[in-house]
Amino acid sequence: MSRHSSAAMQLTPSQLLSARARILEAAAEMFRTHGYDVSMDVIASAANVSKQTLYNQFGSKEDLFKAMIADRAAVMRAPLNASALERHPRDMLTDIARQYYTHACGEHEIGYYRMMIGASQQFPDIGRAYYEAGPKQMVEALAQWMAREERLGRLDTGGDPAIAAEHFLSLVTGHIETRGLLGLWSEMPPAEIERRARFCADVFMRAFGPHRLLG
Amino acid sequence: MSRHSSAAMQLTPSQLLSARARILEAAAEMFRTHGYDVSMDVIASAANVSKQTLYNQFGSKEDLFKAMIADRAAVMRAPLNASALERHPRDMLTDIARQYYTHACGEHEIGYYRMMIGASQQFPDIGRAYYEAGPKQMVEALAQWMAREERLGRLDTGGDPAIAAEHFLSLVTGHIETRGLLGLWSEMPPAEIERRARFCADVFMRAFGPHRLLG
DNA sequence: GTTCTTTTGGACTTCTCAGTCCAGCACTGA
DNA sequence: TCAGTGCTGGACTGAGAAGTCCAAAAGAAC
Repeated sequence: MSRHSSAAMQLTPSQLLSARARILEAAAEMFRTHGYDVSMDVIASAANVSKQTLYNQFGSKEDLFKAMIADRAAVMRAPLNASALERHPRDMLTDIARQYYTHACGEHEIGYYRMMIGASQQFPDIGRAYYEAGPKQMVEALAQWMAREERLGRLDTGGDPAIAAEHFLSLVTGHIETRGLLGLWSEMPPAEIERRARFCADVFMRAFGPHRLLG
Repeated sequence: MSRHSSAAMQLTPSQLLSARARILEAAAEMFRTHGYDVSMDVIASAANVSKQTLYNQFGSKEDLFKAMIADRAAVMRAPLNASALERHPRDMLTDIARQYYTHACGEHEIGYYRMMIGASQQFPDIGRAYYEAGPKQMVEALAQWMAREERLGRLDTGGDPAIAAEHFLSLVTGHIETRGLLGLWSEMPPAEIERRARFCADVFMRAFGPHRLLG
């Protein structure tokens, strides 16, 4: 960000973004697609930057990797925006599932997740950080919403919204993730997204809706 | 298992198992815990075997890795044994979940899964092979059972047992797997296993049991 | 224009690791 | 007793990658 935005003309062949930003971007892409094993030379050339610059900005490969993780942490904040909280649970849940299928389980996100899994073997603290910034927050936000719906009598989780939230997300993500992580990802057509999203919301509502039959 | 049970005395320092078997075992262990990046020297010494022997038995690291996968494929056959097919769906499902929590999501199995995910980036065909030998078979077996139960009027999957099976397994495995894959695995106490297993079966039965209210 | 900082490219060092080579040893079978 | 086979250990090669060094160029600051 050390760029004066005025000088929009006559850019050197080099950069629109600061060197640091370009490095982070390139690093994210390279790590995502090749895993932690990409060489620093490859990252440097993908960022259009000399290797030395790369080492000036980030002291080592490990540091670069961690900086990249930190940089991306903001991206995956829980997508449970307050604006939508007032809708009927079934619609809300359908929408969450839909959003997930549309964005969070795309090739990119699955790629990052895959990379995190690999990296967490080498850097155990990264696994925890990712979990806490991603899945955990998502579950907690959802559980909070469910607790509120339960108080309003529109859901009945049996007093354990946390586990219900956890399982709803599993329901949505499970199978897709399994395939994605093993490299078998394939685009879902919109109709299939819709079908699955509705399916998940239906299953959940039958199990946790307000009119439960069996106890 | 190529053991001559008679010669129990005065074994050379070397072996109880054939060299090949010991190598496969050690390789599985090393790959599981360190990922594909373990050096061949480490594997050799873990197997108590010289590096040359290792190269005599398996031509290259890649070959050794693939042989190890093939060797382990038999281990993870679907645990849906026919003997139990006649029980009530709820008991059957509870048991499947229980078994899963007890065995399939232990440290070892998760470790292998993690390794497969890493390896499938490097060897794409391995991801597919694992998927087809493991998760896919499991889903198919379960779906078949569900279809039968549906004909018997003891389940109502709305005519799509495949997606129901898929989702039941997601329900069971989802959250545990997420944590395990990121290195946050921790032993579940028996009471927790029981609680979760029952929870999964209950949720499923409420959604797909024979007495559905909403549809 | 002059000076200070950063970037560049590329050569260089060091290390690790896959895979090879080889001389000697251990066991097998006749 | 002796050849044959396979295992051993340890040295070796070659490649690739992390990280360093440096002289020259390019910007930025004044």
